[in-house]
Amino acid sequence: MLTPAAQPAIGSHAFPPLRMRGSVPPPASRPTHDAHVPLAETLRLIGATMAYPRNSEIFGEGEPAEFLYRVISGCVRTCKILSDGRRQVGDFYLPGEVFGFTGTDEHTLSAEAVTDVKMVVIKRTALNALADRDPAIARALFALTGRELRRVQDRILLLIKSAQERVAGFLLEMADRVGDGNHFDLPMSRQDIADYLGLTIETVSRTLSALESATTIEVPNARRIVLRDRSRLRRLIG
Amino acid sequence: MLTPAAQPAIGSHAFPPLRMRGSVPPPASRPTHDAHVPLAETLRLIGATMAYPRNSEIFGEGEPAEFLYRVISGCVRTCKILSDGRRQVGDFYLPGEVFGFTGTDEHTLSAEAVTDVKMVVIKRTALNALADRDPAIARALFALTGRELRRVQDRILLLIKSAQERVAGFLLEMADRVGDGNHFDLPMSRQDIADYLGLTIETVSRTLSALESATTIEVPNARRIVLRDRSRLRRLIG
DNA sequence: CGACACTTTGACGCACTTCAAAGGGGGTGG
DNA sequence: CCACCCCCTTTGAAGTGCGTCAAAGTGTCG
Repeated sequence: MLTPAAQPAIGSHAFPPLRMRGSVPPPASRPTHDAHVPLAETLRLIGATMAYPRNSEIFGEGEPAEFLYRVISGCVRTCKILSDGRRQVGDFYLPGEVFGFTGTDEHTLSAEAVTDVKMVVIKRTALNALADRDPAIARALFALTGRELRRVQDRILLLIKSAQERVAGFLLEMADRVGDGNHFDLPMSRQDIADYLGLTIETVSRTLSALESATTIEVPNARRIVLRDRSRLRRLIG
Repeated sequence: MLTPAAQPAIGSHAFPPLRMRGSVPPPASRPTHDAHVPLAETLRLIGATMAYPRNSEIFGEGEPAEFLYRVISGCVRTCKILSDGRRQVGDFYLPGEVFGFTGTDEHTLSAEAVTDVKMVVIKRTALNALADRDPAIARALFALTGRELRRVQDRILLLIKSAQERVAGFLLEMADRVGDGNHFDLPMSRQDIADYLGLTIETVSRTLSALESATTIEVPNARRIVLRDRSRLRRLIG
């Protein structure tokens, strides 16, 4: 277990009230071993396991992209922050998912731990070297980048979707990714969801309440979601 | 020169009033040669030059992704259409740019000619074969996919941007891509721009008018844009 | 010159944001 | 173990930016 590091926010940003995050402690190195890694078995073999406390920064926008990360436990968000404090969450990464892809050798988004997180970390140079010798690795990397591309392209559709469509789509997506049947716990806060969907926290909350009133979902507590009518939800996503 | 093919819209879709497009004539095969292709000289050597008339479909969503395309002249848009007729333009592609990348072996967007278009078309299988033998080709392909990924990730920021920020950003982007100094002609219609930015055609038009009133730009005619104050525009993009 | 498609402009309405305050829920200290 | 506190979430009320509906203006091609 990890202790959440509640430290003062970085001084160089002027965030609006609700937006302060934890600072950026150097991640605790933990070269241990892990089990049951499906495809990227390679990662496990040549990568190191690291732990990041909740709200710590994993990498920053503009930093050199040295590593690829595979989430073992917890949840990571990537995001961009505009000069006036507006934040856009790029994506969430859950156990089994790989992130750190970027078009160039610099990160175009920052990454932060939404919860305490354990990950396998691997040097991109090492992976690229492997990829040059093994076309299977190269293809796997290419495929992962492709998946990333598809996901972002689908998210562009949010631009023409209503708040209800965005939230309904988000719930169905999370159900697929973390869902155990028709109920699951959201690892991220309402603010994270809002910044992911391009809405305000109030609109997300109100939309969830409306879905609950319509008996489409249940929200027994802030983090828990129960899907009562998946097909109705599916009809809502446009 | 090509004659725009004005044919009845495909029957299987029920588009709202403004949305009818041309049909899908088989592209006129034209295995000619072309000049001055910078990096992907390879494309020119093993690819065929093809011409597509304005508003023709180049490929459809869900079709197998057989080819990669390099624009020689004209403009292409990729897009998705929701069941209720809403349209999201994924991106525009201008001379020199390559498109047709997809995470899987199926296109996740359709592609249409915004204007009459000439392109070099190359089979992905051929390119993949080359990439297996030549790591430089493989790297180039990977880099292009990466650029695509970055572009889409940047576009996600539109979710938290105002109409003015979206339009200002669009103008600056187009100036970089097709601009000859501070003036350029937009190859696409207001509807295309609106669907690209997630706005309505009226909002795009009104925003351009407002920018013109503020002497930030000039719009001598519907397609022509003159940037009078680039730095003010840059301050508007958030 | 007239028809047509696209663009611009105006008036109005609504979905979402903003501002404000009340409600949990979990952790800490007494 | 309870009480308090803090943070997050929910709910309410009012404001507004953008969408919708409608009509006039503009350019193009026959």
